[in-house]
Amino acid sequence: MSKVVSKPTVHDIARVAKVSLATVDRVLNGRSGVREKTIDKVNAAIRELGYVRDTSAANLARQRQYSFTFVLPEGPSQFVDTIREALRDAYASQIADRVTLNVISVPTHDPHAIVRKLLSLDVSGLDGIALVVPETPQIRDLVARLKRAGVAVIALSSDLPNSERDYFVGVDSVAAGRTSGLLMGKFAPETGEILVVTNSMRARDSLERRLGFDQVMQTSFPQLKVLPTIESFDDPARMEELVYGMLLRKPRLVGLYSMGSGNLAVLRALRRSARSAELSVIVHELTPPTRAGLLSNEIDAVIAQNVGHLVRSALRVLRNLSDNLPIFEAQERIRIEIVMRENLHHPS
Amino acid sequence: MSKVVSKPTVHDIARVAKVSLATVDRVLNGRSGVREKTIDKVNAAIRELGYVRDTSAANLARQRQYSFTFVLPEGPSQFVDTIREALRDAYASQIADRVTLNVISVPTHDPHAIVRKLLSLDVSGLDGIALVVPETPQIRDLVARLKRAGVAVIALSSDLPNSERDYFVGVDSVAAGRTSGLLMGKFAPETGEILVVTNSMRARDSLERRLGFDQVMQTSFPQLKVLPTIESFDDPARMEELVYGMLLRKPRLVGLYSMGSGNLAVLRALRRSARSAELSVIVHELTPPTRAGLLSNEIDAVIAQNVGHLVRSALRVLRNLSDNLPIFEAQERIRIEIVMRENLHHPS
DNA sequence: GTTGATTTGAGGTACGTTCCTCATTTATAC
DNA sequence: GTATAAATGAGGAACGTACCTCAAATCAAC
Repeated sequence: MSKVVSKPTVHDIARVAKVSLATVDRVLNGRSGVREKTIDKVNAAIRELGYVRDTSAANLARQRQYSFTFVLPEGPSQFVDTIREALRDAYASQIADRVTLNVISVPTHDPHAIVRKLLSLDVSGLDGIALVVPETPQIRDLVARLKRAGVAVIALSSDLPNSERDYFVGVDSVAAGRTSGLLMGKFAPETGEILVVTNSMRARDSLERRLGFDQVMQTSFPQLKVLPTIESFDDPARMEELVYGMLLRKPRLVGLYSMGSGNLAVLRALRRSARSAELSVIVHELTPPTRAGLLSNEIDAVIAQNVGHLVRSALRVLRNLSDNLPIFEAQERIRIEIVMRENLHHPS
Repeated sequence: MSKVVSKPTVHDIARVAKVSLATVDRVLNGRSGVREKTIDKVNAAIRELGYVRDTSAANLARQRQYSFTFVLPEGPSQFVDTIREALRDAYASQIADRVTLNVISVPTHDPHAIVRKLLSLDVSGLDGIALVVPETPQIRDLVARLKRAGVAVIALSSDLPNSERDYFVGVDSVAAGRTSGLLMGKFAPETGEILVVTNSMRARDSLERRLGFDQVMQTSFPQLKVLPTIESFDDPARMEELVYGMLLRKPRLVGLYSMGSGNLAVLRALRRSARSAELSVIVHELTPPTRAGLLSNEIDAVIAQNVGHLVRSALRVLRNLSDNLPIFEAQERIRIEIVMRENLHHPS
């Protein structure tokens, strides 16, 4: 085998461009005090050699440390637990190299408390923040304040479209709702009624999912009658009774679409009614209960997002924003996953 | 903000464990000549400090260069093109840092030619090889020979289960077939016939997909009659005529399952027959034609694998095998993706 | 052509790790 | 207790890049 030609280094650039190492460095790192002509010479050498910066060495020398904060809703939530786990995983791999993470919990339904807690945050050394919070005027103000302090701000999972956030990492909820609609239309018989439930329509997610769902149902499956959304207001007992009641009172039901969390209660109602077999059931988020529901054939499909991808994407975006680097949008688009019994990946 | 406590380094370990840097290094890199007691002392210090090796610095110092070869089928193939593209993408990111890639093409259907080409390969500097080839006795011999030469060997996308390959990176074809079956059963009406086509049943993939498909159809949807597989033997014109003929002669068809490539011809036959609307169509691999088929509603679902994930996984596995490191199986399991019109991600 | 500003060069140190060498200490066997 | 082997220490060079200082060269304007 021919001798392995090692990758060109800054020294090679200097030699080929007939300039000093210092000048190469100035060009490479965009420092001032170099003539246009010289910059061109260096760039020509870079192209000629096919030089690519060794990021390992650069990071080592730069001693760049990123400080990011993730703001997650407090209280027990499978989704948040999964995010935490994915953060730990990312930490273990090289994706979170040189970042110090700070995860804080905030009360979900009290925007003032959220803002109070976040205002107490010391922002001086902070490079970026990822927010999983509902959009309110207070939050919008907070985002503006963070931006003024020079902090990169991204909305994670749930967008803050009217704020000054730099980026949104998450799935398109309307498209997710459309996907559910398409599946429901194909799964359910030609005619009948569809029950739609969520814990709260105040959540942007649920609103948008319903919007997408309705778009597809109206245009592609008009014979199916989609009932008004039932809300549990985050009360599992209430959810169970509401769903159970509908299952008793509506004999023409052929489908059930659960847009929010609280699927344990939904499943319980379904089981009590013994109508599971005749209904097409579609829910969101892959969690232990929904996973079990798939395996027991009580749930036909779960619409999920890949949380590992979500978190890795958030870290990449925050890093690039902190360094004023461009974001590779195609890589950061989070897929809408359709999970059914047979493509459910069992945890090792 | 309190002063950022910098991460512990090997020097800190030496200090805490009261040993020299050299000993820490010996323990860290598994070199011999250290007493059990001393190893324990060092490991205790590592745990106490929460030390994690700085991979950037380690890679830099190690100057480890990986040399991998990917063996892909030659000839125009959307799937192979996608792999090539994914390899380029991986190269651009840090995942392929310090690896020199060599991609070679081999004639798909001539095992002897494959082996001849691979035998001419200089194996001396090679760390690993990823094979996308059908399993034959010649290939099995080749794998054994490569293993003897100390090369890490993985099967990519299509397994070589009876060879000595170190690992298989790809989806479980039986599970993919089961997923297709489940979707077909839910999409199609209660009774009718299902047409199954492929380019070649000699390919392990098609065999396994059919197996999984039948499993689900027989147990869960026995009222649907699945017809014997039709083979085109890689001839698009033949494929089109065969499918078109079946569409004319079989009025009770309610579904079409295409297990192999050559979906352009399948779609053409479907269009000519004008029976597209009454059939549930499920195909494999997301390619320009299948993508177009989804958008035009001629295809109901595409079963796909994430090729980017596939390639990144292959690189990680090859790297770990070369270094005798364990493989994090959960991360390397390739998902079976269900893609429909509404969760199709449009290229930016 | 001199002045003053701008551009370039030379050389060094640092990042955290790996991987040497050689000297010294400690344990083991008789 | 001595001979020998095994374990440990001390120190340094290297990987490729970033970033610093200070001197030297080049340029522009008059």
